[in-house]
Amino acid sequence: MNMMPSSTGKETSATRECYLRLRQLILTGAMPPGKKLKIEELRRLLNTGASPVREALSLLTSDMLVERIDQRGFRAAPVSKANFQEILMLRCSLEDMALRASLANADTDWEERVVLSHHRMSRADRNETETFEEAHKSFHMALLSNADMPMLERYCEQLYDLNIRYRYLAADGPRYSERSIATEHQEIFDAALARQTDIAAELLVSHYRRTGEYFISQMEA
Amino acid sequence: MNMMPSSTGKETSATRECYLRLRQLILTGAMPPGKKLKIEELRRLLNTGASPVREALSLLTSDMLVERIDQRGFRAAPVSKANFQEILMLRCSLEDMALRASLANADTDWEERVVLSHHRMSRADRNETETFEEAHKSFHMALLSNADMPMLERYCEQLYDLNIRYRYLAADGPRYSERSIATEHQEIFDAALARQTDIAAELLVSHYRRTGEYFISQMEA
DNA sequence: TTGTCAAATTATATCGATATTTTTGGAGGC
DNA sequence: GCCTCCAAAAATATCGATATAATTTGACAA
Repeated sequence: MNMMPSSTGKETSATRECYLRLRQLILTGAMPPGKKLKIEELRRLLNTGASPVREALSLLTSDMLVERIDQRGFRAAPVSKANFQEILMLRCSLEDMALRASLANADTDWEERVVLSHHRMSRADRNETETFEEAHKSFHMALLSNADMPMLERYCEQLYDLNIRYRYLAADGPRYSERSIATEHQEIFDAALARQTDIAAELLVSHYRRTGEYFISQMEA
Repeated sequence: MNMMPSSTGKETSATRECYLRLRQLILTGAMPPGKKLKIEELRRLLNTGASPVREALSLLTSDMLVERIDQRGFRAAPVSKANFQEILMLRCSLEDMALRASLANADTDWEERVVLSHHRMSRADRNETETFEEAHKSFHMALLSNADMPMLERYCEQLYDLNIRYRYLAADGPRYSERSIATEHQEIFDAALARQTDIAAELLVSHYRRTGEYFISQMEA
């Protein structure tokens, strides 16, 4: 019962706006790990007041993208090999769990969401990084979207974002193997639609592990 | 694991103060599920300005204790049987994981933390609810404290709190079976100190499940 | 040179006031 | 009676300014 995206543009709160923009800045590495996030600076950059900035930063701490140090402001969360490994590990466990639950509830709506997002991902231009990553995320989240466990899905999304951040940060290193990522996605997709729970879960987890191992080896260099 | 109550009193920011007090109010049920949390009201109650209240509420949304509805304020997170079951399920999975990791790293420091917290819990007066719950939480967290996975530990703590909230909410119902909770803790404790990973994990999880089942049956009535 | 301390500077946390938005409570039409 | 719509009231979101705490700077002594 809400209007269509009218020309006005001002439909969302300043806080939300800030939140989304800041988040993007951190995820993509425009705000590098450890960087001090000064209110005044961000206020200018985002063209808004101090309150929305402050609140957005508070929200980002929950996403573990920002660290708050009492009385001494905010900074972009640091990165480390250990942190990456923890993310990878948690992601594997939680997505495995979520995928299984999602498949257990599989229905037509879910199936169509998955088909659609998979199609969009395969159509997306690999070089339009942000657009592609958006589609990629949508596909993975669609797979889990039927688990009927809001908290679990939220954790998975959080972890997905944290992981993608590492991907952006490493992006200037040697182009990460084009490998057969498209193939891997296709296989997961097929197994999921065929309701082959164990196979799908196994493929998904090893998809993550393989990408992860690669990054870890990169980080050692 | 925070500072001792030094004599000065004014050692922490207003925001943090608010955060802790509000959190307690919600956990203990003083702010019942779904209750609208009006800034002005809280401002008076906590005797502070609107900004700290607002920021504290933002932080609490990350803990899933508060829901934020854009442009229409905050409310205490609702409760439901499904939500409780999800918490229980996640708790079992994640604490199992954390306990195993913690035991794998077991060392003297950790062992002493566990011994100490177990002792304090057994000494704590069962009728001083808040004090006891504090000690109880410390014991459980001490068990996991050596996993060397900050994010996992954070999730576990969050889930612990969400769970305890249900306990407070049900507290006016029939006193929940004194059962052999002390015994169960003792068994977990013994297994953990003996580094019997599988046994400890199994005991821990079934400890949670048993308490959980009880509540779920309560909720049906 | 090096270390220390205190003013000067910068940045954060917080307050009080205002602009917007949502909710409420009727008054009038169907 | 019941819905619709508008004005009044209430609450939220946001701004601008200030108090307070952290950091830097530089003068001075060891």
